[in-house]
Amino acid sequence: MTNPGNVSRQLSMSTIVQAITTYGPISRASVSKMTGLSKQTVSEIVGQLEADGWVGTVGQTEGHVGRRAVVYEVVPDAALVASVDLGGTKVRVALCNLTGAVVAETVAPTVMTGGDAVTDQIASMIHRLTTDHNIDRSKVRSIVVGVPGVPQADGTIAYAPNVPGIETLNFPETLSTKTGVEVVVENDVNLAALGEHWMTKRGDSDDIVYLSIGTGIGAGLVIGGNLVRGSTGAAGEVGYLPFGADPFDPESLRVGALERVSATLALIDYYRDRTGKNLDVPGIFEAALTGDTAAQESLERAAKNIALAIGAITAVIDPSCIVIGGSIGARKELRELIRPALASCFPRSIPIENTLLGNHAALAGATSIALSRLHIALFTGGLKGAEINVPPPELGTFQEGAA
Amino acid sequence: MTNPGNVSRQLSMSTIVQAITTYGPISRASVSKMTGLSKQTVSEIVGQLEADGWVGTVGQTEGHVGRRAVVYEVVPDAALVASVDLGGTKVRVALCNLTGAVVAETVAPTVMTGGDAVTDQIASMIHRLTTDHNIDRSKVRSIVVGVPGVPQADGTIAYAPNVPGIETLNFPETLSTKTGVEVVVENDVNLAALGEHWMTKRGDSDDIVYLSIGTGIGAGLVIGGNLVRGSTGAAGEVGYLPFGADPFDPESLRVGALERVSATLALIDYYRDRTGKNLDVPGIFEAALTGDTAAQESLERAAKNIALAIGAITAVIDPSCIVIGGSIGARKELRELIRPALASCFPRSIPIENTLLGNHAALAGATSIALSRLHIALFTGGLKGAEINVPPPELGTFQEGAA
DNA sequence: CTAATAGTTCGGTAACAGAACGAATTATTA
DNA sequence: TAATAATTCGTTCTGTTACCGAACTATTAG
Repeated sequence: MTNPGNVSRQLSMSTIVQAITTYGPISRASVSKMTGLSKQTVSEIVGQLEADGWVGTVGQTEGHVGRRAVVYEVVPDAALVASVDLGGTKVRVALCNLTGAVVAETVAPTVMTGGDAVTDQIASMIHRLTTDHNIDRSKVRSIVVGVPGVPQADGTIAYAPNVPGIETLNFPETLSTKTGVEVVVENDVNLAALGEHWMTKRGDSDDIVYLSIGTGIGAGLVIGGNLVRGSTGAAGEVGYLPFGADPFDPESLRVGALERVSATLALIDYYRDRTGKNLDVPGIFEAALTGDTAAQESLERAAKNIALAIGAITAVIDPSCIVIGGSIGARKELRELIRPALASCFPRSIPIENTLLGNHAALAGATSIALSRLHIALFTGGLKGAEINVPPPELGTFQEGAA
Repeated sequence: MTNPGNVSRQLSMSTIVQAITTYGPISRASVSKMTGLSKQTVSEIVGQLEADGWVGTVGQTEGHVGRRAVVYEVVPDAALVASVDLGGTKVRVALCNLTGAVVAETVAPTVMTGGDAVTDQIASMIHRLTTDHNIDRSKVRSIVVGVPGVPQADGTIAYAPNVPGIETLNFPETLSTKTGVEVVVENDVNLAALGEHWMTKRGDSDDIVYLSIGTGIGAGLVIGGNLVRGSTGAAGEVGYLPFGADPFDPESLRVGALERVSATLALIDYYRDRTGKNLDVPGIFEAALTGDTAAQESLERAAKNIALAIGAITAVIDPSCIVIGGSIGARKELRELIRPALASCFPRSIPIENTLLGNHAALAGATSIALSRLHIALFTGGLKGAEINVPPPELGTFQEGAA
């Protein structure tokens, strides 16, 4: 296989693959100039990559003085990865090629009959996608699954009440045996954070926080370009920030002081307490627009507490930008309430941005991890310092609405 | 010089230096087995290292079957680094050798006559140490300075009110020209965090937080073994956590809501408001011991708010352990008040530990950075993935009381 | 035809692995 | 006690891989 034995060769190959993925289509002469490797070495390695089917020629240069150069590009469909977003209500599966482009995508309601059934469902959705789109199944080399819980070292997934039966199952192993492909499991909010970071070069920042506000409130942290999971996988559990509700109230130990005043139930309960009426979250947003004071106050209280949360996060890790998503967080009205609240409780101004990927953020993050792992497996043999940075595809690829 | 041109050789050399520093004294045959490099290669590289004076023989093995092996060790004094802790009242300077051992140390009151004077002071303290201990000055290869402020990209140090005149000076460049050695500047609390992490293998954890409580309150974060500085260098500025005092009070924007109720002035002010009497912080601790309720309440209020801060930090980054230091934080009485408060406002139990290094923590952190940089410069040529992990010296080296 | 550029061929060098070998030492046996 | 076996260390030698640079061929614009 492609993977070379010699350390020196691994580094060279990694460098060349990086150059071609990032700057392709590109000629061997240009790669040589960019990387500092000799023309001879570049030709040799590109030849091998071509023979193995990873890169291919896509034409020649024209219009310049001198001999025409043959330009190479990564063969997009030389390998595929499956990105999965396993939610409490829906499962979303995408097959992506080496450039990160979505080749096929599908959604289905999550089956609720146990962990084994969920892995079955995912396996068959992947299988279905390959057959429906006439894709060679053996091209799928890696599966990354985002789950609403905390993956443990033993393969089980803790704190995942929304997907019954995955707390007692070795999830990656089970899915791996069913598909014959390596499986990696990661928290969905973490993946969303990674996805937003990967897809959108927000000022080239490597320190961003993705804040998801919906049924619950949670954050994904990207620091120095890497995901932060914490010592027990609980990094970003900002629902437990000790303010909002009284942190010393025992109920706050269970639910989380902040979560009690900022997530879905908090909005609904507050509105009912004030008016005696039951409205769902979209209903409250709508009522607030029509001048309903109770609805407005409900949103304002949430916004104020979310601003405090952002202040707390910023005081601790000082990110360059906060991206907000989730069913509540993605609402523009809420962001506009958060900004002034934040300015009056935190000294530094910090950009608050809307998610660009919407409910596809986790899928994008899964893809970025899957591609990184694939490149390591294929070209670097796990060599430290030879990691390949996969550039993101067109923004539209993962934007909401597709499928 | 030692630094080899070829990438392959750099990796091999890095591996071998790592093995000798970590497991020395060690024979070439053992290095070969451990690293997987051939005996031939190991002999060649060790020979070069010995010729250049970085490693030396320290005897032979005995008592085993077979030919005796010559064992090698890093020559501890082949190079030195200078670690500096620049505080508002004292400057502490230590010269450390390649094993991290303190070779010479000195302390002096910080000069208050401007930034240039401070760099002069540090330069002359280093010079003095070398002459007093008969050390060849050219052996000092790297200087790392901890400062009570935020180092900027342009070399100035922001937010450093306690050391006048270093906010407008290119600090590292100035000190570097005066000493002829490369200089790195880092925030002192960050260094303390790194120092505690390096010197004390706390359950092999790579995610720890050092919380300093004294004149102000600040944290240093080590995540995945690396320092987290934040996008503006303000990571760990937990004084601005939005609770304790009212975060929406404009005064909190200036001082920081948490800092207003947990640091030195907060203790003193609270006690004076309650009793009309002025006591300093040690006085308040003493009074609390003798049963003075106002003093006890002052400490309890601080402890409660510090517990909230720890809860907030844990909710965000989930460290495996919090190390507390600083003039107030190092008090055992305070820690014993914090623990129960934390248990009643945060669901997960998290170890709260006393600093093991006391006021030498920043110095230890400076040494760890300096040694890392030195190893990179000497042996790896900055090659990614070839970093050398320098094991810490004996714990006593940096413990309080020395000098 | 000339200058410029692309890509190949060839020769030389650095680095490494592995085998063979000599040296030094302990353990075992006659 | 002396010879021998077994074991380990370290060097030498040989072959392979990977790299670079120079020379060379091929192609193109002007």
